[in-house]
Amino acid sequence: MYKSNKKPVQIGELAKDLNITTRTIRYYEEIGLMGKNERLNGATRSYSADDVLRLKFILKLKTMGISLKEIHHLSDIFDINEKDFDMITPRLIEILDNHISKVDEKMANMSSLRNDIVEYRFRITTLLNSNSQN
Amino acid sequence: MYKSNKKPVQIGELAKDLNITTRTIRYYEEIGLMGKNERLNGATRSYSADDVLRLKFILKLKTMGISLKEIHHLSDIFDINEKDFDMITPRLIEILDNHISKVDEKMANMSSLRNDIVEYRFRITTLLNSNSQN
DNA sequence: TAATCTCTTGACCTTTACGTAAACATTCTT
DNA sequence: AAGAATGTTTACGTAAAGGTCAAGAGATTA
Repeated sequence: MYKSNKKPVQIGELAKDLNITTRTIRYYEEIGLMGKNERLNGATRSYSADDVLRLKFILKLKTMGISLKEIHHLSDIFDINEKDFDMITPRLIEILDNHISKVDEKMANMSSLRNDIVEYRFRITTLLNSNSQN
Repeated sequence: MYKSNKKPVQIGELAKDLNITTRTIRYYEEIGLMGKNERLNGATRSYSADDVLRLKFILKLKTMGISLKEIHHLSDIFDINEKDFDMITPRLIEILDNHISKVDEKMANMSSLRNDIVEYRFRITTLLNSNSQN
């Protein structure tokens, strides 16, 4: 495995590429989602290709509705390049499965909620009609 | 129409009856959802049967997933006893319909989210298997 | 009479995922 | 050299729906 030949990028460019704000990236670092990365002359953040992958992965999980807190539980996973893939993936699958269940549950709730509203709506219109016939 | 013969209740009892906290009731008053009600010797809140109905109605809407802010837009509706029923109900129905659409939309989103996760999960397991065969 | 209960208002705390501003350093462009 | 752009840290603000004290007052009960 060789070091990626892609040039490291700074925070502004990275943010623009991924269509997020710099604040978001710094925030992820703040809460420990992004590992400590390099700094140019000890100040300016510089992101390697791996760092970018990591961030993209976080965003991917986010679009799937997984909270930052949950993603945090996966912090081990982010060291993908340094750890054994077989050790990491099962944990991720477990979390995804868990999340699928949650989504299912939410959907069931919404469905029954919908019924409630429709029923309530129906009762009201009925009442309204019987009222206007007085 | 005659005044209800039910005795007014105080906040603690009302909260217990409706299985909410007194803080919740005061909060609803705070944000203007509950109209100003009577006070015993100018201090202790006293809730008439109408007040109770109003509060129950708020809670009903809440269980249907309507936010307090939305309920607030309905504040007119709460003066049900003093206004024309025919004037009020259509507005409520409109809001309910609106809410049904929102719920439908959310459900559609969740469904596609679910697909995304399942697909992602699948890709990972596939990767994992091909990996362990090396 | 003293303890206990329920009430009052006011004000700060919580969670999530950042937005926004201040004040300053460094680098790029004119 | 001067100004613009980008970077830095620190830290407060936001929305929703209350939770949780604190400190005090009136009423009930042993």
